[in-house]
Amino acid sequence: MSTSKSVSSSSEDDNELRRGPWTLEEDNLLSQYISSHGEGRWNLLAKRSGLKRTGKSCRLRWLNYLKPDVKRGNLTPQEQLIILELHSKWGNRWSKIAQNLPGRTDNEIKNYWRTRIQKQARHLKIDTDSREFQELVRRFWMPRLLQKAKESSSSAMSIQNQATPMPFDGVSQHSTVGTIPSHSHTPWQGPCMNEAGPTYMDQHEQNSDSEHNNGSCISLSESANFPKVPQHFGRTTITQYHALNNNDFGTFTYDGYNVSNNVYEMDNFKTPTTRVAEDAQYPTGDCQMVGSNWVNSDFACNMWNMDELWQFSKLQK
DNA sequence: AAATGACACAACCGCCGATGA
DNA sequence: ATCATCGGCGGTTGTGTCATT
Repeated sequence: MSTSKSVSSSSEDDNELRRGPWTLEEDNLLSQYISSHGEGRWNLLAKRSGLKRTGKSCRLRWLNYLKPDVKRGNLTPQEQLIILELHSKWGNRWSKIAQNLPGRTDNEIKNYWRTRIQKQARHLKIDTDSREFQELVRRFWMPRLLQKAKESSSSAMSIQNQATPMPFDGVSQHSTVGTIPSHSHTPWQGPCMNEAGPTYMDQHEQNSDSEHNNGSCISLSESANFPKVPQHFGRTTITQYHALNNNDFGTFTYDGYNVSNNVYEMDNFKTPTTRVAEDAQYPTGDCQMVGSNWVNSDFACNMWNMDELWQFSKLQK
């Protein structure tokens, strides 16, 4: 990218399109135009708004950054779990995966995958397309994310009980631009929720379960009765996602064992295959994090104990 | 304090399918 | 049926920031 050059605005460049980082003035111009004219017709928007940007660039800026319901900040363990799950199912279908994470953009998810997941895989010299990697995700990373999700939900509960507002995802903040979306009245509602109803399922699955889906936003009290929608991932079946109402992350099944409310039974993850890894010391109870406070630290850096991960990956080979 | 490297993420690019003239 | 335009998607790159040396 030749940003430094292209961003310049000498007189000879005045009629040229701008590139590179957006300025505050451009953001304001775009936001104001969209607030009065609405989204869409991006090329026309680009011309009429006075922005020296392509329609594509305007669209991208709006969708990935300026749009009021764009969530900022680190992905929560729940969101990471969903990404891992859906990526295993759909591959690099970032926009499709993003549809199941309200407020998250395909770009963000893509970046997360490349900078965090692929990085870990590289360190382990594992191809992310390989079966080996899938196993690692399923047997190592997902259980940990589950654990963290549960921990975070219980910590959120204690914090909520103190009537102290706090973003669920620790360091993240909601967008400073615009308003917090209506579905954000709870920090994270789980993958099934958005204003149009459950979104974790793809459309086909929703339709197949339509008797449970009235098409409206599922209230938190209703969420406990959210229909079971099996999501198959290898031998892993997520039988039920529901909202974090009452800080209940929901019920997951790994190899047929429930991981429910306050009990996280790591033994349930042991299968004839993974029992071999007993000496690899699955974490019990507390998670083995490099950092002491994962909620407030950089999740990407502290998520995995690389030694442990390495050991695990060796055992899988 | 400066140099260097690693990282995260915003932004761009090229391709492709949908749509309308 | 053809062509042009637009919007969306996935891949890639540039840049700012922070940590380390």
